[in-house]
Amino acid sequence: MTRRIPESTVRRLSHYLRSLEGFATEGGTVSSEELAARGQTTAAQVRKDLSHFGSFGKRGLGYRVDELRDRLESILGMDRVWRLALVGAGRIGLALFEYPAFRARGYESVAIIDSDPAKIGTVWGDLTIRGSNELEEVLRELDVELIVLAVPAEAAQEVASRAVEAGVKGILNFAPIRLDVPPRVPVEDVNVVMELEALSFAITQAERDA
Amino acid sequence: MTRRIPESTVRRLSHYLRSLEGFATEGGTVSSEELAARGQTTAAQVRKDLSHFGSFGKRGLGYRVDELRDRLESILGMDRVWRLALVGAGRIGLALFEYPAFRARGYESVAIIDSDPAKIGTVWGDLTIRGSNELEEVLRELDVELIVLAVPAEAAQEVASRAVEAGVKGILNFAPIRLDVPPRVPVEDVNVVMELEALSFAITQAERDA
DNA sequence: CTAGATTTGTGAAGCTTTTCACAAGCGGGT
DNA sequence: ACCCGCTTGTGAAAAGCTTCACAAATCTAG
Repeated sequence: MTRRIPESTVRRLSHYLRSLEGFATEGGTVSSEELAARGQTTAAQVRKDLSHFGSFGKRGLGYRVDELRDRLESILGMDRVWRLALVGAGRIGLALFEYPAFRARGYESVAIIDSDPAKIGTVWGDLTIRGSNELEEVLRELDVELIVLAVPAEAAQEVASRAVEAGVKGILNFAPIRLDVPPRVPVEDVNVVMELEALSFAITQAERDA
Repeated sequence: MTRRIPESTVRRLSHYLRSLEGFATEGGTVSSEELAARGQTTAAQVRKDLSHFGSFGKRGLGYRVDELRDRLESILGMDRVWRLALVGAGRIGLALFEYPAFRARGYESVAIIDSDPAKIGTVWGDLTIRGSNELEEVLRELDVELIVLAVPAEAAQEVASRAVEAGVKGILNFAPIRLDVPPRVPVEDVNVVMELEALSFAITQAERDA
């Protein structure tokens, strides 16, 4: 039933879900028009995005808020808990680990791993930092499906490869390199410097045109 | 000379620049093929991307590494210093503030602003946290061009609007909402939860197909 | 100076995503 | 029961991005 779905559609689905949370109404409905307004897109786009997954609106009325939310959660795979491990216990790792939205959305941190002997054995929240020599063992033992990779660029590829070998299914990568992993393992990159560069490009470009 | 440049091209330019740093050679050259290999793209794509900005390769030879680097830096607006302010001194803000790659790439933090009275006046590195009531004043005084917005979602829109009013030219937004600002002000969103959702979608989708 | 081996720059083709536009379906009012 | 206003779902058109393929340019060797 589902052909290949554009990356951009997936991003928008997340947005729609976020927007729906603003409509806490029982039994209320929402139109593609309203959803578009809150998501900086168009009504046609909203309908096309949703139509990839079946048709769950009512003509003349719109979408039932609670039903649409359930459906989106199921589509995005958020109707279950994902066990994740944080690899790299630096500043970024710490900030992410303490970010409450993770757990709230079904992403449960079950392990923290670092290579620094000074950090191994210390406790963060309810987790004790494990050494990276134990990486595979920890990932397998705890059935980790996702890792948040927040290690220096030099170490990232090796950690990624070992994690995939240990059965990890997806990687959220903060290291500023392109990881080489089998195509079955999705990788999402978060690269703040690149985002800043996109900003300075846009501004410079606008100034040049002026 | 420059028509509209695809967002995806800009991202790749950043990658090329990052790759070039690996080729620290004086006077060396690099072909589109080599650059493509390091960037998970194709040689044709590399050439097309660069051709948007003129032609600075030599046929039969490739691109001069140092020249290409200079050119990319200039295109991306990295041949100068960008003054940025951090608004929101929470975990994420702290992690970013201490991230050395920022300064190394020409992004200089010149102010930190927060609304928490307990934080105002405390010192981070060489900066004293200012109160958000002083936002406009601080941004103007220090000629801030970019802000890193790391405040709770509820506060983000108001801060963004005030910052734009105070002359900010671009926003790196960590708050999980779409900001409504004038089109001349570029906004880049960093939304970790959305990236995780893209991962769980991809995995769920693959499992469904199987 | 010529031949051969490379590699760029770029129209054109191919593919993907977005936008358009409208028939079909639903609900409320009379 | 029927009409009217509204909103979805969706082919088809338009726009946008990537890949192809090849002429033109450059270098090396003889």
